[in-house]
Amino acid sequence: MSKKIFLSHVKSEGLCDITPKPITKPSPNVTDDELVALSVKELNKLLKGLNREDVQKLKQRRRTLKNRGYAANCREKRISQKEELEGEKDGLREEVHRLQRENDVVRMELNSLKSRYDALQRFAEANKIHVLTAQPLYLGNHMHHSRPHLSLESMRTEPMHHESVIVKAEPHTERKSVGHFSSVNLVRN
Amino acid sequence: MSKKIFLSHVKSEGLCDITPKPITKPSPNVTDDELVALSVKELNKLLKGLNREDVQKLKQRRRTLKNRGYAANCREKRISQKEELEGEKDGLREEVHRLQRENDVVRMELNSLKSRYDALQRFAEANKIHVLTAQPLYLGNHMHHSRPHLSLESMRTEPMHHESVIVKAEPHTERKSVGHFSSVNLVRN
DNA sequence: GTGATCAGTTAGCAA
DNA sequence: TTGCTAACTGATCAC
Repeated sequence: MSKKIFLSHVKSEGLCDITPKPITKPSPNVTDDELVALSVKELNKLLKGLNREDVQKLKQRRRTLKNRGYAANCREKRISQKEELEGEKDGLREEVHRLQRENDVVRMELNSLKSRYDALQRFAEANKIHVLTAQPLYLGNHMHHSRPHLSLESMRTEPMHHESVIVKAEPHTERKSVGHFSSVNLVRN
Repeated sequence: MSKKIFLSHVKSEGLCDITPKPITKPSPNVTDDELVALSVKELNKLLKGLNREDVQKLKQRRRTLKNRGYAANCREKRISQKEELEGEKDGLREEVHRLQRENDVVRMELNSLKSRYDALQRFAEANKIHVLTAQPLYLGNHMHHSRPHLSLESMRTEPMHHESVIVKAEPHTERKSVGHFSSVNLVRN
């Protein structure tokens, strides 16, 4: 990460020419990489016989190099956080699609079963067999496949526990092909 | 945004003392705010009778001030983008919850209707009324409310178009409370 | 002292 | 030239 990036400004270091060895030697010969890697103990050892000015210079250089690394860290962290956010967004988007598909499937099953149930009921009615349910059949129209994304009135009103169905026959009519049924009460579960 | 922030480093401008008026006067007396606000025309007018050095100095100062603003822009944009991402994430999270609730509702409706349908069928069977469907009833168990978030086998196998129900009665048995039905064929849609 | 972050500066790309 | 952005720097804060 922090490899050869150093040629931007040459402010106080004072080496502007192509001379690889400046007149004011960088007191102890350490590269940037070495300097940042030093522990405090090692640094102090290196700083042993130096005048205060050079000590401060070297310490400041070390601090600057460290800061350079911190800044790089900071930027890297920033972009990884952004990527993480985007990843979470993608995951949620997938979840939404999955749920929409699942919803479509269940809705289609419901419609299909409802059709058959209605047909049965019409048959029963045609033959004067009364099918009584504890509550009226669902009011919702489940035929639409265009999902209204913001319809928040998702019928949270029914307790949804009517597992009982009462099937009862009329005493009799003259309708052909209709027989006699005694009252029957089917309770499931 | 860029108001009094300027007292950090005093590098090349050369005014380190408390003297409000430095010896080297800032050729034309313009504040930073004025300088950045100037149009190119106005700038050139201001630059009329100046030596090349001062012209370059002033132009550079203007460029630097502009860059300061650009940098501020850049940061602001960065954080607003991050906030936008988070907002989108929240929206998707809400959508997921909405769909989960919707899913639960439809599933409960399906279970309820299924119970009634089964009850009807058992009643029919008990009375020797044959209810024939083009395809067997749905195999899936829709009782679970613990949503398996990764169940990708959402039964995409059935064509889901069997709207027809055939209800047919047996000729007769000795079963009590069972009458005679002629063959009936109910086809919906 | 160490690490992180902010605001400002510079270089360099792109329109 | 203008605007933007990556990298660097010094200042500052928290631990």
